[in-house]
Amino acid sequence: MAIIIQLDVMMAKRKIGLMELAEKINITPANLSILKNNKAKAIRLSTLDEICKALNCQPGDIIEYVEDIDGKQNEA
Amino acid sequence: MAIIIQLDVMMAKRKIGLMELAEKINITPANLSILKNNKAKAIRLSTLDEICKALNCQPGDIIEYVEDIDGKQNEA
DNA sequence: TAAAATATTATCGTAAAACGATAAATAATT
DNA sequence: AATTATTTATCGTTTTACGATAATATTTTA
Repeated sequence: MAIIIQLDVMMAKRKIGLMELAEKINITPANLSILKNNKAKAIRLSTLDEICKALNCQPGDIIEYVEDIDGKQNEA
Repeated sequence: MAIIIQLDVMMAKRKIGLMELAEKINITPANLSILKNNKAKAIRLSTLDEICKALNCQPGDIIEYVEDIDGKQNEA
């Protein structure tokens, strides 16, 4: 099991691209890409706040605790 | 609206105390208290992983985007 | 298929924050 | 009252976000 951050789905639902969302929440596209593709190891609540606001969704829509498909895992 | 981390409810459901959970996820009670009472400004996915594992729950059960009751908010 | 737009990856530097260790204070139990 | 559980605070170290930037890759469009 592992925690994953996935913006893909919600972004698709809201029909919003990386550039547009990045500008909206005031973060560089480069850094947003990291969050989008599950490369982040932590997240600030302020950033999560901006994302949830912009995508009009809940943290649970973005962060999930799932069975790790690949070798991905963030255990202690 | 603001992001809040609330462990209270899930801990109550699981009938687990702060000391026990702290030991289980290998974090000091002092630091866990911070997470428990919405004092944290960020969280590591590894820590969230441990919590979800120990409480057998989803991040969404713990982290929520809610209407800020008090003056609490983590905007940009 | 060439150009343009979009997205990913990487590096460097700075600032923010987690988290441990620890101690002290407060609250809850017994 | 005594014990246990929880909260709060401070200090130091380490981790990581995130900006800035550039280069690369991918996708879209003319």
